[in-house]
This record gives sequence, C-alpha cells and structure tokens, in this order.
Amino acid sequence: MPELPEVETMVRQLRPRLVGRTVTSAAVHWPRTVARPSARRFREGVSGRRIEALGRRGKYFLFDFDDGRSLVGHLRMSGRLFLVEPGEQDRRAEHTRASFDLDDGRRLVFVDVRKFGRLALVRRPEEAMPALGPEPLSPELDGAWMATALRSRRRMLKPLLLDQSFLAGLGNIYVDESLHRAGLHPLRLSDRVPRAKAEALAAAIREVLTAAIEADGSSFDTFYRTPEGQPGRFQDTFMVYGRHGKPCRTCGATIRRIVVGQRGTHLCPRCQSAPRNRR
DNA sequence: CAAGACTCCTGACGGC
DNA sequence: TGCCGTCAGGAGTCTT
Repeated sequence: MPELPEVETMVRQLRPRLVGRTVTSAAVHWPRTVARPSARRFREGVSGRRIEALGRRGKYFLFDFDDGRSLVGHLRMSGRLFLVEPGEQDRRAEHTRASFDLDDGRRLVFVDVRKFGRLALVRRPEEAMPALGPEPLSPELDGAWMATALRSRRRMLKPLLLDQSFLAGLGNIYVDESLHRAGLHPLRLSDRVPRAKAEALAAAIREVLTAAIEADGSSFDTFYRTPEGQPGRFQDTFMVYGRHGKPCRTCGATIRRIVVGQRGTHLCPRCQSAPRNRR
C-alpha cells in the first residue's frame, strides 16, 4: 500500500510537471473523496489557482496554491494520482474520484478503487492532518531519539511504529521490513528494547525507506504504479513481507506470519527472537 | 494509556 | 461456470 516511499516517489515525479501549472477546472465524481470543505466549494476553490509547490508530510501529499491555500491528500489503500495527456483516454475513468484540468491541456486524475483516499482544501495544512510524529528521514531521527522515544512508552513495537503520531510515514510493509532488519520482534514492548537495538532500529528504518525510494517504491499487487505508470521495484527485495513459508534471506529459517492489531505481520523467528514481555 | 473490535470499500481468491 | 465467504489494509472511532 502507499506508504512514505510511494508518496515520495509520486510527489517527485509529479512536481516538475505540476509546479507553475494552473487548475482551470475541477470535477468530483465521488463526493466523499473530498473531506473538506464541501465538494462544490472544493471544486470552486481550486479552479483558477496556480500550483506553487508540491510536498509530502508522512503519507500525506500537499499542493500549495497561489492564494495561500493547500490541497492536502491521502492515498490510503488504493489511491493514486496520474497525469492524463491531452487527447489521451482516461483508462481508469471508472475509478476516477476527482479530476483537475490544467492550463497545459493535461488532466490530473485522482484514481481510487477502494474509495478510502481523501482530499481537502484548507488554509493551513495542519487543519487537514492529525498531529504527526517526526519524519523518519529527518536528521533528528537518530538512535538517541529512538531510544528515548521507545522508553517513553510501553507498547508493542509493531502497532507503535504504525502509529503516525509516533513516527509519520511507515505502514505495514516497511514496519515489518525495518523490524526484521533491526532484529527486533514485532511483539516486543518498546520500553524493553536495549539501547543498541533502538539505535539499530533507527538505522534500519532509514536504510529501508531510502532503498525503497531509490527503487521507486513497492508494487506487490495490481494497485500501485508511479505517476509515470511504472511499477516500483522494492518488492523484489522484501526480506519478510509476504514471504511467510519461504526461507529467510538472512538465516534460512522459515518466515512466519502472525496477526498483531488486526495487521498481517511477517517475521523471521530466528533473526527476531520472541520477547519475554509478560508484564 | 494500551489494545482490540469495528467500519469504510472493492477486487482477488479459495472452495465447492 | 459461477456464486459466496473471506481477506487485505490506513486510520478514525468506540469499547474494554
């Protein structure tokens, strides 16, 4: 699913083609896609506005307009942004939830099969985003930060790393990959992670996300494609995600799949030794 | 404060 | 062949 690397890839590919463009008109085909304001005011609000910058915060993407307002969006499970060339058929019209005509003749379309994705037009981006934790790739996210942050809570690592108010941008795939790389079991309690392991986790997250971005993200199912229409390549290097029953690429033990917090969770029982939390 | 259940959605897939 | 139940998952909300 789209996580930080996929959103970052999308923003990077769209940025050179969208900055400086003006939205001439917009349409909303599935009203619930627009979180705020109303679909009508959203349409009217973006029309005539020039895009000055594209950004990302966690898994959110942001368009800054020339009137100071911002379009804040989230892809959730199956959302994607594409550019449709002039005269080109929108092959995904069936699942297009919103579209934006641009002054260069292109059309930006928000496609979202499962309808979980959301768009908002706001004065300040914070109005459309909950309180988010730090960016995993920012300099402050070092071993010291992780050690302190883990100690300040008492939660299982898997749900904690999925919590966007703790750290912004990780989803199911990259949490599993990061925990495996750090040699940490997803059920381990955060305040029982040794200092050295906390540092290893900070490094693992940075390395996994960086490598994923370099590979244009992950495309393990039929959904995710970059705006250029290409699949990502990081799925080819998954160590645990979706590999249950297969041998660990590090030690050869059989990868297991368990459920934690209603989420499929993949781990190597040898590389990630089971915790003895028990209160 | 932590964690589990439930919800929103649709397509894919296994079973019969 | 085709119908049906189940699953997947980001994140908000409610309950335990």
